[in-house]
Amino acid sequence: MERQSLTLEDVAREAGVSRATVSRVINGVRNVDPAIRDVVREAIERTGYAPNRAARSLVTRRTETIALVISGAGEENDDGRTGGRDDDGRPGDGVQNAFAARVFADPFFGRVISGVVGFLRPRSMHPVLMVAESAAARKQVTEFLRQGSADGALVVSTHAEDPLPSQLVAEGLPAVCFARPALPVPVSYVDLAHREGGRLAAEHLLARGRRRLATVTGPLDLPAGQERLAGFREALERAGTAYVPMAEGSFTRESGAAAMAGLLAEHPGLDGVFVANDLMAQGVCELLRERGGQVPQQVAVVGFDDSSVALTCRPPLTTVRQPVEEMAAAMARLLQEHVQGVRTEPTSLIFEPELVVRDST
Amino acid sequence: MERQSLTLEDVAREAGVSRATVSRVINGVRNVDPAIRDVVREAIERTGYAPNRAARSLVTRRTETIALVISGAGEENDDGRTGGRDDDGRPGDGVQNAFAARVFADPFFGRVISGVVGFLRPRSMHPVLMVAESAAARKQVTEFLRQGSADGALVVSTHAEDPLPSQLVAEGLPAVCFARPALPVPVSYVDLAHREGGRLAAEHLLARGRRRLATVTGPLDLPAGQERLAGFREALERAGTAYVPMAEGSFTRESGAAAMAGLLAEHPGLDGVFVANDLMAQGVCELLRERGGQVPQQVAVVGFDDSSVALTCRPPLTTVRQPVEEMAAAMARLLQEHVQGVRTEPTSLIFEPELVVRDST
DNA sequence: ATGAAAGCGCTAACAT
DNA sequence: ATGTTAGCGCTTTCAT
Repeated sequence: MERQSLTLEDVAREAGVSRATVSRVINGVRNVDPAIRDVVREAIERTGYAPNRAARSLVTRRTETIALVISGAGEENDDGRTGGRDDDGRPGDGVQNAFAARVFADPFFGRVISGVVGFLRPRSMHPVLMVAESAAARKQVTEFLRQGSADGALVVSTHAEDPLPSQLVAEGLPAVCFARPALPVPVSYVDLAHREGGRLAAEHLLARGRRRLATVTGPLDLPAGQERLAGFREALERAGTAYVPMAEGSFTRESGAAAMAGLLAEHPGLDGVFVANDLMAQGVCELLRERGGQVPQQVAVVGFDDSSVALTCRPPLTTVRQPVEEMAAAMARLLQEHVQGVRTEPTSLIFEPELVVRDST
Repeated sequence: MERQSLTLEDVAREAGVSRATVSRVINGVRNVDPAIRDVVREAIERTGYAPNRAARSLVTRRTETIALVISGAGEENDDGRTGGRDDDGRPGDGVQNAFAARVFADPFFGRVISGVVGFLRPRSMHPVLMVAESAAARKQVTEFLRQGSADGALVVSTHAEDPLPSQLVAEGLPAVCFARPALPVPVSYVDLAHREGGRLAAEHLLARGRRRLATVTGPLDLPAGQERLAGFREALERAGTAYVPMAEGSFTRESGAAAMAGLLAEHPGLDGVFVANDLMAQGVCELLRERGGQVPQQVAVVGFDDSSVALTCRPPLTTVRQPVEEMAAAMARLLQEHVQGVRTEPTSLIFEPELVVRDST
């Protein structure tokens, strides 16, 4: 119970040196006599000293903290249900957040977090998790950064119209996005060569001898949705196929099943589908099985992402892998470089997709 | 680009008052003349002032930040794969974290985050996400708190032997756990009446006319695993059934399928199973379908949690609902009370489970 | 009700 | 190479 009463002063006295010397040892500044350094280290060890972050931040103007923002577009609606049973009978607080719940149901975000943590943790840094789906929530994000609570923001948008990136840029706050913003903004981002991914899917289906192809696209207001489709189409076009039936989905399992149902209604003879993410591909597979169809014998299915559901899915999905963890780590690194001033210009880092062949083709 | 150059002093000058008065206005301290208050508010608005968090924390000794720790037991192994392709050719950093990836594949954590954020956000607070599966990572957590980087920790353990709760208590750091620690520790926690949940499952299966029952349990070193089983057994015992076939799983889909395979080998005539979480129940359902079994016609399946997979599962799962979001919010509230000193004694908050009937029974 | 002034614990000139 | 010292921007007595 020796809570935070210890200061540099205490350690300095213990080691018989000045505050400045102890500070130098802690921050690994050279120009410290090795002997003295060891004495100081031992004093730190003995006293169990831990430097006060607030005091340090106050002078360095750095927090060594970054915000990881899961950002949506629009509606002011927080959808906070009232919490039910509280032990002490008080009414519950905004106990829940529909947006957050929805978002974290997608395995994609787990991978983002995993990648970000993978980069940050070896540097003794940790992300502050923020959910920003309303104007008020976005305000909280900019406020948070303006207060110097974090050095910068990692932004993962779920909608095309997300105004957060441009707001951050306008305030001069360091930010890096996962995926190129739909609206042009002078901001750094990491992204995938989505078009190339679509091409890989098309070529694989063709190589498997499938000729009656269709595609379930992602939201077409998102660059990722557009590009995956464009790459798929281009490759087919080059192979002589001018027209490809398509149906738009919203990256959810249900939307995938619905889109597929629509495609089948008009094109019952399909023998191959490219689905723009694994979650929708799962819905497609389930729909096909429910209707007695065989995957891949009757219809071959190619997903996108190589998320955890690609393995969960029956059959396991052939899919276009997006190296989300690496991309997320790179995003964190880019932000750190911006914060440190090593990098100043908005930079794009594009990763290459990779075809992973499993049992659905 | 007017980065954080603004201080209280500037606003005070602008409003023609002293720093102290502006501070009072910002912190809502009474004893401020309404007229002056408005003048100050306007000055703040006009200048776009944002108080510096570090400076405030330094004097208040509060950060208004809490850590949300996903904690595992043991191994020192971080399993960090080297990141591949970095644009500038540098080798990648610890880009990935197998533990984090595994953990976030479970929809449970998304619900925890959703609940925590639901409580924190209306208070303009945000959780720092920490992953602690190794001794080094646990050290980072205590260090983080000892530095005053956060006021306390919310701990979600994934293993029985997790030493983190007792370490935090030993350091006198405020902490609240999700679920009672397997090792007795004087710490506050929220939990579910797991035994009651097991009872609900048993009674439901009996009410459905099932008599040849079995159960796939969770890890039996976890209180949750033990209690769910105990409740299930007790209810059957009270109904006259002395023996219940069981197989232990580890809360993953695969382990559920494997456990079920074992049970079927020895008891081919089973007509009902209680599975200790939804993820395993999904595995059970898949196994049954692959073997041509009908759910629920042939075997009725009851899951636990009511996580998102309960709906994803074919058929949708009858399950025992655990109000994770509410529990997580309550956990955050408990921590805040401890931090503020309103609550001092270790407190337990037990939530009641609820049966959700869907198509698997 | 308001202002003056004393720190919170640290880093970074600057001086030695 | 080490010590001295001046703040970082805020809250909070203590006067008034």
